[in-house]
Amino acid sequence: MRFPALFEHLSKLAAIPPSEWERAELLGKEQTVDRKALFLRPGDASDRFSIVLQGVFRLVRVSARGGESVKAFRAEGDLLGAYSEMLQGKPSMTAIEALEPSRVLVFRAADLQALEQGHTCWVQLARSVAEKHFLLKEQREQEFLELSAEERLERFWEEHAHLHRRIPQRDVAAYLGITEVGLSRIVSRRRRQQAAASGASQ
Amino acid sequence: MRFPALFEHLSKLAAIPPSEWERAELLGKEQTVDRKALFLRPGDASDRFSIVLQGVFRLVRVSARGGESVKAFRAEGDLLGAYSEMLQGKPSMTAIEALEPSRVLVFRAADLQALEQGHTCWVQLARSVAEKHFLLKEQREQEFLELSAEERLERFWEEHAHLHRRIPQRDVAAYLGITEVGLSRIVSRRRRQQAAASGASQ
DNA sequence: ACGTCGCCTTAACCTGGGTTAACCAAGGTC
DNA sequence: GACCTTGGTTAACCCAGGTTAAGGCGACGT
Repeated sequence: MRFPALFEHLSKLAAIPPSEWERAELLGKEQTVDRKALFLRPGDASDRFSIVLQGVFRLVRVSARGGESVKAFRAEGDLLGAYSEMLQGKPSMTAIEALEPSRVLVFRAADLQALEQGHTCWVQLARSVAEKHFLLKEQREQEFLELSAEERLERFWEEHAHLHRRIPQRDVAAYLGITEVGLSRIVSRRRRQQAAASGASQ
Repeated sequence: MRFPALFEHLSKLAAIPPSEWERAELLGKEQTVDRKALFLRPGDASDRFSIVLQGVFRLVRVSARGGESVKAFRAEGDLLGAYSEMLQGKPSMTAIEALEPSRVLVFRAADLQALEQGHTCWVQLARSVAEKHFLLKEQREQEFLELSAEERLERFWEEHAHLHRRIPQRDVAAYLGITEVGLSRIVSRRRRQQAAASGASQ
């Protein structure tokens, strides 16, 4: 088994027999991605997907007006790809950029479909992945509906504590749907309030 | 076949043999829901799901602060239920309210699981449903990230033209993440602009 | 040591939409 | 007919966050 940590990680989503995993592992090709390099760019075919072995990525959507918004971050163990475009068989509208020197394990979508024929655990995995992605997006929807930017920021760091100091603030802003300037303002406001509170209590 | 229109509707998601559909139909119980009645309330078990035969529903999430936000509307042919809570095996955190006198076809989640054992088309359907829900939520995420309330309103009516005049404006507002007052302002602003534009061109 | 590039901060000003509250029209109900 | 609701509108005021523009500062390459 080349990637036992990965096996363990995926086992949380579906019961994959080790023998199946060992077959699957062989289909993946390791690849390194330089910091700031685009692992996927808009217009590319969405016929591959990957798993992050090391590093952090951001998934960026460039809007018609030229603004960038960040759909998600991906780190060790996460799936990496233009998931929704793959589901729709469309070319990618998403750019994927490495924020650190990274390594990924690349699979061809067609290979996964072949695996699905051989063992139902892969179908179950695909379903779990779809459901998990849905739950994450729904949570995000709810945050946009109910929370202010400041509250969304707080939630973000609760959910992404493991990425602390690994993603630049401007990308966090683009993920929260606010500007770099707005985020900086919120952060410094909170800093001041915390300082005032701890000063007052002493 | 009791519900041929429904069969046709679901066939867009997965290839269901008519014989399977006829077995499934028998498991559903028809139920009427009065206008303004809660078909599901927060705290209820999420062990049933339904299909709308007639009418319109809104899925409401009541936030901690008491504010209401609308997660979705459901009309003829749509699935109706606390989907994400069902996936997580949690009781519903969502209220489902009929906006019109409505009729639904109710299934027990356990019955669907039994069907899945008998024919893989139901597994495929479950997967398609998850993927479709994901795509919708991702689109909504993107709208929150990139669009103003006014632009979201415009998109909303493009996507939901079939619900025109069937949902009250306040619910549209709660769906867009703005207040009733804010929406009214946007609507009247657009009315004025249109009037000015058409007046000028004549 | 020196520019400069990338990322962050701060300040000044502006605006979309929140909040509150008054008001209206259309149905129901007595 | 007098009176509620229920859903929508409008106005006055307020504030979070957008926009623009000007630094700050550490990490570089030379």
